[in-house]
Amino acid sequence: MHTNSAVLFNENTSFTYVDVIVPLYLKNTLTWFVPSQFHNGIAVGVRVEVQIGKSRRYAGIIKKIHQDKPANIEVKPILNVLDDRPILHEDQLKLWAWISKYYMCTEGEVMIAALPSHLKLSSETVVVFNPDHEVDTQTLNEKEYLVSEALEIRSELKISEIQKILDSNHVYPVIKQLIDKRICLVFEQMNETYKAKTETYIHLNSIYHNEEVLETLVNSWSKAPKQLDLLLSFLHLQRTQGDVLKSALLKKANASPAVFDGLVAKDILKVEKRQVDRLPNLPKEFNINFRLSVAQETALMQIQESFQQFPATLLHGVTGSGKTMVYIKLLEQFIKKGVQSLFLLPEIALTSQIIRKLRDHLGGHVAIYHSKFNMSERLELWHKVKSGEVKVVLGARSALFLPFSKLEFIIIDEEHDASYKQQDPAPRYNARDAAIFYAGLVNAKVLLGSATPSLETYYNATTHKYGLVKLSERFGNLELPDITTIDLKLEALDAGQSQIFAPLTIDSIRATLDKGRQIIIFQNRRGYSPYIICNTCSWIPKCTNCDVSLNYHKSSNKLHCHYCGSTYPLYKTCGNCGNQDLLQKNFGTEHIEENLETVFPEQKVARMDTDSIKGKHSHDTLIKQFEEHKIDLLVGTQMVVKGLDFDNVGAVVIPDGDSILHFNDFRVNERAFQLIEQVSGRAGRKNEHGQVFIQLRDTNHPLIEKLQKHDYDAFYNTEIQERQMFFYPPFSRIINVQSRHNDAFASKEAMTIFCNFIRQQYPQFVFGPAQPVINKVRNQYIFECMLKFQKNRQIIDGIKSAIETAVVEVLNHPHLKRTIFTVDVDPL
DNA sequence: AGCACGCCGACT
DNA sequence: GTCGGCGTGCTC
Repeated sequence: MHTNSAVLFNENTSFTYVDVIVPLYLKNTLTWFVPSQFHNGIAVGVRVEVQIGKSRRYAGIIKKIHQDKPANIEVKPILNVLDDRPILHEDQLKLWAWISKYYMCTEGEVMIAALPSHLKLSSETVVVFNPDHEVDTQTLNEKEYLVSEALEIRSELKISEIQKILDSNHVYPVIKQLIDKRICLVFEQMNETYKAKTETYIHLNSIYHNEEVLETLVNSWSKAPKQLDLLLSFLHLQRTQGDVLKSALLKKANASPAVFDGLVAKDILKVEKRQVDRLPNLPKEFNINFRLSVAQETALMQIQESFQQFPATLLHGVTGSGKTMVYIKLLEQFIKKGVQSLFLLPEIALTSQIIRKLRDHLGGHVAIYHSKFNMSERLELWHKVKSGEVKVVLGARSALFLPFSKLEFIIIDEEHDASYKQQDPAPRYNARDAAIFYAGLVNAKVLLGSATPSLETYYNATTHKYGLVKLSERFGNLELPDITTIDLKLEALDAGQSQIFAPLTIDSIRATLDKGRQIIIFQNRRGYSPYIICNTCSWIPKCTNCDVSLNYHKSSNKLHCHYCGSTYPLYKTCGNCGNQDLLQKNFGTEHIEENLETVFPEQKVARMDTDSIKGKHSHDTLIKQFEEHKIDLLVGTQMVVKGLDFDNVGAVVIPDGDSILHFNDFRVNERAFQLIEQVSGRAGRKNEHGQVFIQLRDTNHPLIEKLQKHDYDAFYNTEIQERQMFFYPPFSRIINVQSRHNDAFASKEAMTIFCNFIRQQYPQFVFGPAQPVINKVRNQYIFECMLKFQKNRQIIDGIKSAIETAVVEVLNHPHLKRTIFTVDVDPL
């Protein structure tokens, strides 16, 4: 009787199970049981080693600890506990869960994006040569022979290496044969990839610490003069600097490692390996050596008041208003309070100027985190953030996932920037929106900053969901730049020298250069991306399905829609006024650079776009050269806009304004206004106020007037009205659904079935497919539809579950089984 | 993402 | 009749 009840007790209550997130695409979290020896070691947020499938092992994160045995499956045990304390906080896991739900991906996919890869261990199958077995080459086929040959030489191979040897992904059958023939063995190896960085320090053997003994040694030195030289340089270094680094010594003495090894072999010098930080350890001091202007001071106070009232506050500050200075003051306050802050930037690799400013003023309190960092550096920062040592993290979107212990302040600079949204691999999350959610979770304050806020943020601010603080005055009372249009319908392009600039533009450039000022030429296209415009009435041919401008393709001599792929014959006459004066616009940054070099041969011209910026530092170098006025004319794409403040730019030239005003994007005006306003802001800083020259034909475009007045509110108001006219319910959500399939017809059919299914359930909210898109990407045809609806949590949840059902519905058709759906949620 | 299983065509 | 190519589905 006792035995029975003991068994029952054990089976019912003493088994502990853990739900573990593994870095895989899994719809449901899987459960493992915890053997008794690990009971004390587990906690939510601790990594455990688990087996998944036949042999593969992963480091997963414990999400939940419970006693519920999963029904109908045999539960495997966890193999190991990898951490003695959680590597992240439960709030982080809540953020992961929210992201996976809101952006419709799995938590495993969030984990892949969130953890530095050194924390995401997985096993790799390693094939080892069996030395006890004679290879009988007779019994092997060609592939088996190749592998066994390689094994005999290398004795150990990874699966990926075998794939390379055989030039095929199908290597398992071969390995299986080799195992059967007892030529090799396999095992799973967990790869711990992080290695602490060490530096080698050198000490003198302690017996020579006695001066006399040392003197005797040096004086009685007979052979090996190089070793003596090295020893003497060592003694000198030690006396002047204290601890001596091996690398420093060898460099200073210009000696080879062999000479050094000789001294070590004689036991004169001793080697010590010391662990060091990869991250620079700057002194933790402030250097607030500036004073805020009255306007900035007021803004700062308003922000602090707003923080009492709102979870998030928008700082709408014109370019050059010195938002960064306000940020620094706020960060200083939070650092002094002893809490952590996060400073998000769209593409941090491109914004070394802000990094420099923060480092200058806040010193070692600031750490930087972005994708160009290597994984070891990221892991070290991870731990420093968790321990609370680092107070401010300046980072790109992935910095949001760092394990902050007491985060109270998040700055999202340039909040309108599209690169906050991760596009390609899931999770397709917007770091701005996720950060606002996360701030709510941990009770942190959010400051959104922009000169050209996104419409949805501005809407939230004007409807008092967020606080709103304006900084509408440039620092030092500078005026905003004058925007001058140069009407290309009146000003013929300079036919002799330049196909790109009108003589008037060239004169303006020359005048600016003569004043010793630099110039930025902004063209939003690399290479060649032409479109067509009527020289008389500035009509631009657009796709009837998609309402985006058509691109001329020389190869087919037709007009192509880059959205839906449909083609149109080349127009001979204008579809609006009937004139035959249609112009092909045809230049990108390269062309402009070349052209400027001929027009201004004495000036230094440089180009900044993704083609000309290759390495990690070439961008920095270019900016430095420009700052030091080694470059007079800088031609660039959007890249020149991002986070750059130059003091000596007299003018900005936009040679092809029409291409911006008629963007290939359905949110045409929003992007156009933002771009032109942002790029205009680069003109005129410390010096007299700047000039902007826009060459264009469509001079009556309604945005121009608003841009000239820098009137964001006017732009915003008309944009809202327009959206209502086009049935975009203002401030709703869009869900973008892509179907892809190797077969264009199947992809299209899948999308049609999908859309019909959604329409049945949500006829009132869904206006789709709004943009029938067919793209051919890597042999896969993609169709897209956009679901737009009023923002409302219940509706969003309902639509998402309808989407899931619709996807299942589509995949039930045998010929559509191989359709891949991707879903993407965004504010509109 | 791996890895197994199972269906179908090519070949002893 | 078997081998192996590849598509399909599951992983606690």
